[in-house]
Amino acid sequence: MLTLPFDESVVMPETQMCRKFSRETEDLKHLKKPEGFPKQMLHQGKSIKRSSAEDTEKEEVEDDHEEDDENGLPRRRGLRKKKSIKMRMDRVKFRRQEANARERNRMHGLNDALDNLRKVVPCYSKTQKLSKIETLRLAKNYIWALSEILRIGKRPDLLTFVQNLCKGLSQPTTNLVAGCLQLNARSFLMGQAGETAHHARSPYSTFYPPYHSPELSTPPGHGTLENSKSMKPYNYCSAYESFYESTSPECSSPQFEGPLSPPPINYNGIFSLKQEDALDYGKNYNYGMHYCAVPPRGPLGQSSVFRLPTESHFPYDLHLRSQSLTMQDELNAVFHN
DNA sequence: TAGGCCATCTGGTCCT
DNA sequence: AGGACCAGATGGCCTA
Repeated sequence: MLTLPFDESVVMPETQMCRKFSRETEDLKHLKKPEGFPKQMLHQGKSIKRSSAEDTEKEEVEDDHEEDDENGLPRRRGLRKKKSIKMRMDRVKFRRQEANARERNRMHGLNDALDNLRKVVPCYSKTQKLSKIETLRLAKNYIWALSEILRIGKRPDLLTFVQNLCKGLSQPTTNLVAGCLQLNARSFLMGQAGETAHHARSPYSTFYPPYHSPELSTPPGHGTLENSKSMKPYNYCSAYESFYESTSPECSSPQFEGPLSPPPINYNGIFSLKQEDALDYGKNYNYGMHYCAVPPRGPLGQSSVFRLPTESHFPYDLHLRSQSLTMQDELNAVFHN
């Protein structure tokens, strides 16, 4: 979750840089040239190396009265030097502030890119963002899973696909992904028993990047996340290996060696190609979902490759509110038995 | 309260 | 010289 910018006045009370501005271009605009820098140093309580400017200052101050003019009177070099020293230090501070602003800007750019990445991985929620690391892991899994599909030229089932996506992800993220991809409990349980009821559905909706189209969102429905205690663990890797005939990048990595204790998966049982907002697990496990049909729109990322056929926008169960409630009842029955 | 996540500051390094 | 990039440090916020 990206936190909102907070008031920077605590850090730099007298500068124009303020975290109220969401982008550093604003900060940079408000940076003033050294003329009137605040006395307060930027380094808040940190032990820092003394700058070269400070070194120079000491040397030059010691040097103030070494030379006299032709009349034997001390020159007024001291004042001039002190002034130039002050200007130099102001300059240093200014450049530090500029560098800070650039760094913030850079990090914001990085975060923007990460946000864009969040939107194209198969799990997206405005209210509950994936963490940075989880976003990268999911993206990596997603790319790898898609690559495997291309390489093998074979349709994996939805269950396997979701399992692959969730490799190495934390349990909350796994829950989120599973919820977004609507791997419902029944399919999950059947999958464990070796059945493939989910094959009756086309799995390919999950292969399409879940483009987000707020303006086309259909009315939200409801879903419920069950407590993870009610779910059984599932061995991702064994299922993965059996399908892909190759080693999972996660399973083969040292990080995943050793006894696997895959996270129990919660499923909300409601399908969504894209979940806009509403995954608010922390509050009350009831959330609305926006189903986003995604017609071709805009040049970015809307290539025909990923365009869903009009008649197959929702190859899986698409449950609107009333339907989801029914589905939810079924799921509750499954979970609570 | 501990731990996770995050934004920001900072100094160092490399490159242009 | 100045900017980009990086990693460490720090403190705030949130949640279990």
